[in-house]
Formats: sequence, structure tokens, C-alpha cells
Amino acid sequence: MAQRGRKPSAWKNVAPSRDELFALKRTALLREAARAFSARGYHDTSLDDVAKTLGVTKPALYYYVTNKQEILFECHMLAQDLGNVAYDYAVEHGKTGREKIVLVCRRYIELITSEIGSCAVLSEFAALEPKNRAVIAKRRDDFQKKFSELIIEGVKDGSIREADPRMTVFFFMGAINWMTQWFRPDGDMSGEGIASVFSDLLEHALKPQ
Amino acid sequence: MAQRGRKPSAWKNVAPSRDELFALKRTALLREAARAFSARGYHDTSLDDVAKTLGVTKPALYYYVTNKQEILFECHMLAQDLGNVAYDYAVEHGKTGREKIVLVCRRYIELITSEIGSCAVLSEFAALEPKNRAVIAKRRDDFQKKFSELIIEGVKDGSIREADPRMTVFFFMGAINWMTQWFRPDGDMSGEGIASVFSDLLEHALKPQ
DNA sequence: CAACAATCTTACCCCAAAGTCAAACAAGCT
DNA sequence: AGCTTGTTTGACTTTGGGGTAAGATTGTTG
Repeated sequence: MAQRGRKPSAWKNVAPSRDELFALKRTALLREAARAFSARGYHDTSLDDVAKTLGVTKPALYYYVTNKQEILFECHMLAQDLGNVAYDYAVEHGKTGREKIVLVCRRYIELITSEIGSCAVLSEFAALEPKNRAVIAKRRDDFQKKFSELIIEGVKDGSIREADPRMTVFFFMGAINWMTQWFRPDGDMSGEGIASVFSDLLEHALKPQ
Repeated sequence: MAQRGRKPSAWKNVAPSRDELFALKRTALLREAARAFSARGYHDTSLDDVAKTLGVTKPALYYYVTNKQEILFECHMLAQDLGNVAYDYAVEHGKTGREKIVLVCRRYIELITSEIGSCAVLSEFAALEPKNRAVIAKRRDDFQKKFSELIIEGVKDGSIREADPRMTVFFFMGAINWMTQWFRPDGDMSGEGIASVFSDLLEHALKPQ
């Protein structure tokens, strides 16, 4: 009934194509695996478990993924993407260096808390195999470099007091990354609430005087 | 020669008794395991490797330890002890709430950086078996509770601006705990250096105005 | 319907690494 | 020397879980 009077091609919106179905299932797999990894850790999560949760058997997973390691790698990539989204947002909306930094902080927290499943995985860095680890490490360093530059910008424009950029980045990125160890979506503090408190603390830490 | 003219009992200082030897070896085992766990992660570290590094074989380790899990548990306990040491030091030496909090931060960082091997393990929380995990979690919560109370004290005595105590603790404990992910003893920043930067940031974040 | 491709299952292989055990070795004591 | 207790080893068992092969099932298309 809702379909009536639509264009003939309306079915496309309702019945996903094969490729779309494939992508959908693959994403579901990554999400579920990420959730499990964060809850029990990479090594204590068997693909049998993940499969059971998804209502299939293990070999079915291997149709969408070449091995367990690939899952972990993709989760890391997805989580890091959020960081870049937050960064772009902040650079666009902030004026001074401090405003931008504080905005990144706030936005990033909002993003990872709403997508916690795929992000808590950030703590499983050691479980990445060397080649993948190198890729993720490189991206992370690039990311933190951009942050450092925002701080330098803030010191120049007078919105941030003199401070070691690299250490400052480590400081608040640590505070944020550690969230994956304690944040629970059903806890008594919302993602936005935490974002407010944390970005406020950061702002005072950086402000001159 | 250095021994000459000493008391007859001087040998005691040089030749450890059996019990002392046992304790010495056991500690060496824990230290080395901790180092390996931090470098490669708990699950990617085999006891065969640890044994080889110590110049013995795996079964020898089992003479000092009942199983692998016990090693991880003891490492966590040791790392947490440092937190309490830092706390006691700060309460003794600080006057206002803020001074105490900042001192805990500084002292704790100095301690874990000098003992990084046994501390980087803090990130392997998920690898603890349920029973042990409960013990460690309890201790950690107690620890953070004491911190919260220092903050409340600081707000009362006017040395700390209005702030959510629990979130504030999460914030800077996160920043510190995350150090285990990036700090390297041979890096270009000493433990004291980091302690200074971090405690300075924390101080500004808490200070009124 | 037949044929072909996409998807998923049952049954299996395989191996790294935790953990065990009896025997060998070492050190002190009488 | 020989006895005893503490320490270490070589050789072994066991198991969880990653990964695979071959066939069943479902869906699609001519």
C-alpha cells in the first residue's frame, strides 16, 4: 500500500540488490564482531560465537571476509574514519585554534559513543598483525599530527597558552580513547554529557591564564 | 676483600637464602612476563617465549606459578599498588584538594614510567578471567572513589572549580592509563617530563576561573 | 525445467600453546 | 659417600579455535 502510486523503480528501495545485500550482511558481521571484541577482547572471541549470534555458521562468515584479522583491521579503519569526520567538522566550524580543538574533542566523543561497538576495538591495537598494525599506526600518527598543528595555531592566535603540542595531544586523546574501557551506552551518562564535561575540561586546560 | 673485616654473618647479604632465591626468580619471571605482555599482548605471548628469554624451559616456570592467568593477575595487582603509593604520598604532601590531586597525578606517572614493564599490562584487563577481573575492578573502583573524594574536597575548599567528580577522574585517569600505549622508556620524553606536562594540564583544567 | 551462480552447511584438518608428569640433576646435610 | 629436598628438563597430552573442502541449498536466468 505504501508502495502504490510510486515509480515503477520503487522496488529498488525495498529489495536490495545482491551487491547491496552482500554489503549489508558484511557490515552486520563487522558490527557484531566489533561488539564482541570490545566486550570480551579479540582473542577471547571465537568466530563460532560471532556466527551463532548472527544466526549462521562460521564458514558463512568466511564468505564475506578472508580471515579474522581482516575483521579487526576493518574495525580499526572504521573507528579512525570517525576521527577524521570530527576533525573536518571542527575545522569548518571553529574560528580560533582552541575552538577547533575543543570542537574536535566534543564531536569525536559524540561519534564514538554513538558507534561504540566499532570503536571499543581501538584498545585491541596489539592484536593487529604487524603489517596491519603499521597501517593503523601511520593513520593514527597523521591524525595526531593534525591535532598538534591545531594547537600550534591556537598558541599563535593567542587562544591557547604555551604548551607542548605533542604531549597535549597525547593527554586528551588518551582521555578519550580510554573511554572505550568504561563507557556503556546504557550507563547513567550520555555521550553528549561526557562530550560536554570533557571538552570543558580540555578548554580550561588550554585557555591562557 | 670487601668482605674482609665484616661480621661473620656478612654472607647473608651476598648469598640469598633459598626462600630469597625463590622470591627473586619469581619476581624476575613476573617482570619479564609483564614486559612481554605489554609488547605483544597477553594472548600473543607464549610462556615458551618467556621461558626462553629467561634462559629456562617452560615447565620451570610452572614451579613458580600455577598458571598463566596468575601471572597476569599478579601484574595487575603490582601495577595497582603503585596507584595507592602515589595516593598516600599526595595526601601526605598536599594541602588543598587541588594540590593533592595534582600530586597524585605527578607521582603516579613517575612511578608507572619507571616501572613500565609491569604497568603496560593495565590494558590487558579484558584478558583477566572473570573471578580475577572482579577483584581488579573492585580495587580500581575503590581507587577512583578516593580520587573523587579529593575532588569534592577541592571544590569545598575552593581550590577546584565546580565539576563532575566522577567524570573528571575518568578524564585524567584515562589520559594517564593510555600512556601505557605510547610511552617508551627510551623515547625523547622522560617520565618526569611527562609528569610535569600532564599535572600542569590537569591543574589548569581544575583551577577556578 | 535445466543450468549456472551465489550462499551457506556439515564435517573435517591442523596447529600453537597451555598444562602435566616422571625422570634427571643439583645442593646441602649427615 | 649416600640420602633428601628443591629445581629443572624432555617428552608428552590436550584443546580451543582458526581455517578449508566438498557438497547441499537457494535463487536467478535463459
